[in-house]
Amino acid sequence: MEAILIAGPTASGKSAAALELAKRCRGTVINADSMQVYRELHVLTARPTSAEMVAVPHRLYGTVPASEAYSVGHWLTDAASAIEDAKAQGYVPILVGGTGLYFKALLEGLSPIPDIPPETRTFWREQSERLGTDGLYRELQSRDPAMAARLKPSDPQRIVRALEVVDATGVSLVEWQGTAGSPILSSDAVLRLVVAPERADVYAAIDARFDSMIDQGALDEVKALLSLNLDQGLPAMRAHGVRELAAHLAGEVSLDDAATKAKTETRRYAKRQMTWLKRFMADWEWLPDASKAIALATQ
RNA sequence: GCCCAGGUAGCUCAGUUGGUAGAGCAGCGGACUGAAAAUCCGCGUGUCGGUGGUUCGAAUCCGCCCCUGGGCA
Repeated sequence: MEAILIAGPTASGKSAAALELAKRCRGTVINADSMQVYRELHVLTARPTSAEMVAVPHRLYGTVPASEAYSVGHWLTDAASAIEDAKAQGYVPILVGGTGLYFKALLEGLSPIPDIPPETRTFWREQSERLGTDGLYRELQSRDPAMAARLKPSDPQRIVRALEVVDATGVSLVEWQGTAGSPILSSDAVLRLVVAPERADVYAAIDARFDSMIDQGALDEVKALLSLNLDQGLPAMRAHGVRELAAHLAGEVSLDDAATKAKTETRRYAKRQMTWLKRFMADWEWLPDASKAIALATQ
């Protein structure tokens, strides 16, 4: 087996399972979560502890500064080399995380779209502010009607992406996406596991985990992050709990209200993850809890 | 005990001059190719506190009762 992939909603216990597995079968745990890559976010993203990172080799955790906008593309490149390294050293790559898109890219590849110059990206993000979503969509309709037809006029994020791509490459995103990318791993060569407890259990785990994050210093973490004065639009600034705890630190809401809001946001996210799992990971091995993953992978 | 203000969807509340009720949030379902912990789409029957009455027709008007705030005693 070339690798083990473990997906699942947040707070399902998949990280612990990965750690345990890595111990038993000489594995390297490789992060497949879009937020755990950020250095400044440790507590809020439930990243493995330093003790855990020492006990077993871990890759791609806390390696990117919050000031940077990481992406699937970056991750795919980083993951590919982490997998190579692990194999070269005789370790089994164990990829764990909650970002479905990352797993999809890993197994199906990403269309080979050139990097878009930062100025172009910034320009269209500013245009988005200036023109509003409707205006932006009209812009896309005139520059790339084919792509516009595929998008909802109300989806600013994808419209911006479509615009920056035609603008920078002169070619429609429709065409780019029509070219398949090359997978990093083949589905037949890996063990694919989905840890999917009952929804009520996931929700309860999310609530309990957020409370313990507060005990572990989540507020200080947010304080430190805020002191960097980063752009609010940066991905790291959107990690669950950041906005809510920042509002509390600013004296706008009570800690209780902030916590309730953060928990709600996280539960909504878990729900979206479950939709993704059902849609794209239907043929993976579904397990009701993390301990089953260990049994299955070590047999 | 008296006076006032309220009791409408899980929560916060709208409901014009009486025509059997609707928003936001939550929740549920869905989409998903370089910001994906993102971004976006769809779904609203609930003894309108209870009960009697007026009316062709009551969340809406009247009586009584119950509950919750606030005030006066």
